[in-house]
This record gives sequence, structure tokens and C-alpha cells, in this order.
Amino acid sequence: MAEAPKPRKASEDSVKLFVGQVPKHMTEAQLLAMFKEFALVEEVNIIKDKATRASRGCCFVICPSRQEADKAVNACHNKRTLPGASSPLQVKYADGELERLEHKLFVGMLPKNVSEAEVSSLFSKHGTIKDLQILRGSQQTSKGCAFLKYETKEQALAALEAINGKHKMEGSSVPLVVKWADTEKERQARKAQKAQSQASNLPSADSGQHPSLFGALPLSYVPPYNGYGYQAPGAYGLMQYRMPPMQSQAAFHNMIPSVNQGNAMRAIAPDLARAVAPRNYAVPSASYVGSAYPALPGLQYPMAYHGGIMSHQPLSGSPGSRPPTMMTSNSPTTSGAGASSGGQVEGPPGANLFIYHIPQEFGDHELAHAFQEFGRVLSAKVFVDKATGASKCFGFVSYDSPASAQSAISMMNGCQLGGKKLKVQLKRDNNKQNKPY
DNA sequence: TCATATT
Repeated sequence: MAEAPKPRKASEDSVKLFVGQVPKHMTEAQLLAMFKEFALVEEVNIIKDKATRASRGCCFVICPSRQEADKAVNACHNKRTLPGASSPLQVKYADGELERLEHKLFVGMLPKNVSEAEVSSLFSKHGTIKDLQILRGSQQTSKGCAFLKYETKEQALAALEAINGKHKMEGSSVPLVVKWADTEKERQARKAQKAQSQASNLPSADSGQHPSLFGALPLSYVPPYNGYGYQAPGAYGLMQYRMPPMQSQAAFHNMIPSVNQGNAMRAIAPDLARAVAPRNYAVPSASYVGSAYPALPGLQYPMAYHGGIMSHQPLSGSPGSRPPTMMTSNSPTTSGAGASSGGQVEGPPGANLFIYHIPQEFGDHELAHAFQEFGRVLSAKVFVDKATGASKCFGFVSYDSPASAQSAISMMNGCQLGGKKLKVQLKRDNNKQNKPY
């Protein structure tokens, strides 16, 4: 029972949790004390805005084990609301944690006729297989790849090193590819990228011709995704367009050895591999980009609010008076207005609208513009799909007075804008119980 | 069809 207190070091067993709905004024010490009521916690790190160092309203919590992490999740997620927050704590495994803990492997270049049993017998030499699944299409036909979980990371690593690029299955001329399975985030990055290349309206005679290649090849051609938002597409999607099929395949095969090397490195020293891999792949792809793509499609123009919103002040008596603060964005040019970092500005109760059927092409700015004639718009936000950047066609507009909101509802609800009729109603009330002054 | 966020 006497357990020596472990040094506070993020070990391999430690689990990182992401926590949302953290009031921005809370300190790491306060959060640590709070979470310690429910689980062993090694560390709390508030996530801060890079530029301003202000809290972004979320943090990481490091627990010494999965068991402790689960305790924190079960006790807190959606269960407690911190004073000052508008909704309950969001507590979940940080991006990539689950994948890391599950030590899940991807196996590629499997001959299509190989069965689970055959894969299993090969891989069980290196450990106990907990889960194995060959990916199959509609007719149960193999996609030539599989996911596989061992009981321990050591076993997975042993299999990866022994088999990747070295073992050919009977009747196959190419060796198996074994790599760590992509994280959810990497998958999303790839999805977004795919959507992006398909959205670009190039003549695409070559698009979508090599689905099996996508399934079977090691997927880390796509540079590991750093941070979030939209990044330059990796090699994949663009090369599909840039190169004739034969050349394209040759290039892929040529890249396999270096990819394998990258994966081996990741197994040994993940950070090093991550630092190195993107360089290798980004360089060749960049030249393709430069030759044919004038600019990356799909990027929203940078936040640009001022003109439309602030110049139009129907309720403002004197033009010389300080304009209403438009705090939707963190525009660096907003001077001394105390723009809140990150959050949407909400108006008083009854002054906030929920709007549906916003035309697809509308961004925040267009939304604000469409609603500015009814009052002072404090903020306007169109929601976009995180992966594709496409509008979800709904959003919020906040005024500084309920009368403006009512006026907007009566004028704009049911109004045909673009193809569809707008639905404009009061935003659902988020019970803000405690507002300190 | 009613809110984000991942050092």
C-alpha cells in the first residue's frame, strides 16, 4: 500500500486531458486544486493565446494514469459548471491521446486474399493481439490493409520494427507496411485536404483514380498536422492532380523507403520523427504547388470586420463618439477597445439572434452587413465546418438592444436571401446564472 | 437548426 510518490514528470503512462469551459480568470493553481478533488493530477496547463498570453478558456490536465484520467472525466465532464462559465466543463482526452494509448498499428500492402487468420498468425509472433480488422469494401472484398492492436506498446513496436518493409506475404512482391495508425486529427487533416482538392475546379481527369493506393499506402506522406486550422495541403492531393498516373505511382513507390524510415523514427523518437518528416515531404510537394496553383483554395479571407459594421451606426448620435466595440474578432487594429480574447460578444438578454439558412457563401462579414440596418451589431458569426471550411449556414448575430433584435426578426425572418428563406429567431437562452456585476 | 477551444 505504501506507494512512493512519483516524480512529477509526464511519463508514458500519463494521460493528457483537454478541458473546455474554463473561465479565463482562473489560475492553474485553482484548477489543480479543483481537479484534485476528483483524481490524481500531476499538472494543469492553461492554454493561452500565443500573442496576448491570455487564457483561451481551456486547459490541459495531466493525470498519472488512464484510470485517474477517467475519474476526472467521469466526475467533471458535463457535470460541473465553473463560476463564470456559461456551460459545464468539457473534459476529454486531448487530441491524439487515445491513439497513443492504444498503440494501434496500420498494416498496408496486404494481398487482397489474405485472411484475418493469416495476418494474425504472422503478427502474434510479436505479442498478444487484442484487436485485428482487415478493412473491407462493400462485397467484403479486402482493401489490402488492416488495423491491429496489441496488448502493449512494446509488442506493437517489436512487430513494427520486425515487419515493416521487411516481410513479404506469400505471393506478394512488395513488403508489408506497418506504421502507427493515424490519429483522429491526422485523418481530419487529410479529409479536409481531399475536400479542398475536390473543391478546386480544375479539370480533373485524373482525380479519384487510385483509391486503392490511398488505402494501402502508408499515409504519412501527409505531413503530420501541427496545430489546427487550414494548412498547405501535403503531397497527396496535389500530386494526384499534378502528375500523370504512371509517374504518380512511380513517385509513390520511390517514397516508400523514406516513409518507412520516418515511421521507424517515430516509433523510437516520436518528436524527432515529427520534426524531420514534414521537411522531407513538404519540399517536393511545394514545387508542384508552386507550378500550378496560384493560391490555395478554400482559405477564408482574414477577418475583416471594421468597415461594414463600425462605419454604420444607426443608433449613434454623434459620429465623434467612440464607436461600438466590435469584438467578434481579435483585430490587432482594435485599439484600446478591450477586445475579449477569442470569445463571441453577446448582447444583453433578448438581443441575440440565431439565424438559419444563411446563404452558403456568406461569411461573418456578410452576415453582419445583412443585419446592421436594424441596430448596432456587436458580433456576427457564421459557423463553418472545421474540416472543410465550408459554411454550416447558421450563425449568430448580437445587438446591443432587444429592440434591434426584434426589429431584425420582424424584417428578416422568412426573408428570401440567396436561395432560401432565412429563419431568424432569438438565440436560445444560455442560463447565465452568475454574472459578477 | 443554437457555440468554440488542443500549449
